[in-house]
Amino acid sequence: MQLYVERGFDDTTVADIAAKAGVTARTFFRHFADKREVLFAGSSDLQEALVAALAGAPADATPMQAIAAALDTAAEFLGQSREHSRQRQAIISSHADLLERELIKMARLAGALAEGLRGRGVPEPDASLAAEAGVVVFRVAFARWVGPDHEADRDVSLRQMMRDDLTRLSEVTAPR
Amino acid sequence: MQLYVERGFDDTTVADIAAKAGVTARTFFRHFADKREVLFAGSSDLQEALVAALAGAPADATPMQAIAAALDTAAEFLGQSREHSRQRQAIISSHADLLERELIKMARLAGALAEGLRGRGVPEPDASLAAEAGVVVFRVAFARWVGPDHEADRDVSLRQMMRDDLTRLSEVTAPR
DNA sequence: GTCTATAGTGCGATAGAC
DNA sequence: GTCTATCGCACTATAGAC
Repeated sequence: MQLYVERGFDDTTVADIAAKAGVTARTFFRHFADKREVLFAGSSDLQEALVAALAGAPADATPMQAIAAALDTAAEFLGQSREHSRQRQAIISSHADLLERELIKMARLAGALAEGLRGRGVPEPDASLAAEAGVVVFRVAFARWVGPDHEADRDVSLRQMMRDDLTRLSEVTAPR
Repeated sequence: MQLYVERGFDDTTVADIAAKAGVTARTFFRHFADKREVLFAGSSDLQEALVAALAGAPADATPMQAIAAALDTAAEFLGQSREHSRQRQAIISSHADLLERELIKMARLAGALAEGLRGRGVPEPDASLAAEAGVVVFRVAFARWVGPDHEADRDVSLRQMMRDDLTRLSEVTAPR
């Protein structure tokens, strides 16, 4: 991440990274499937935490209440280090290849959450829709949280933003 | 697409494609930014059609009603050729790189729809949430439409599936 | 750890279209 | 005379085979 910040993603070669870590390029590829993956290695931890939170929600919770529990966990997971998140997101946003990778991580997350909901007895297509809706809320709120800080948002927590956006989503999708 | 079907994406080189088209590899790259893009060249047409449909919705339509108009257009656009869609999706689904590319196209689409909604006076974060919700419905319905045909879905149109999923989404996100 | 195919880029030359 | 499409060639870095 340090090299990506200093020189940019394109102008950092795998050889550079490997050299800095004191290994060969071949060893780098044994740890990371490709050059992009370095920035996303931690995302499976997040996914596991969210799936666990989903599973831990009360049995009588609605699908969206279970998703909300997962979102709370996400906020806990990421909410600490706003500056780190900002820096990481700045790298990702500036490069199409990295954006693609981020999107597939989100898609995997949505898939895992849908799987979790089905495990709770939620039928399709509701399980997929609720899971995807949860990821939408996550992404929209996260983008606002790491984005340019407007007066209004400066001190709002990630958790609060997610809750707000979850409510907004339910209102905006409600039939007239 | 023919070569991708016959040999698979990985075992088709750009040189193969270029040779089949009677040009050099260098020329291929002047038409397509990379090897994946061949499969997505038409997606900007779809995006334009949806944005136009959004803009053409009645001024007093709610955000989601405008999105629904765009989804109807999407169904018209893709609904004709179920077999072609199935084949294309089979290639994409079988390859992570292609899935990534598809996801970023969807993200761009969501961005364009959000922009269109803001142009209609819808404030943030509602515009982004409604646009992303629309894309979720599109993706979930489309996946069902091209997926293994269950008895129940066989003769249901893409348009109808989208409408159903839009309703399901509003119900699943509604507060208890 | 070594070796290599292939993706993708930069640049200069050329030829036809309008 | 300008614009656009192609080719040809040299080159680097990624990523995978062995």
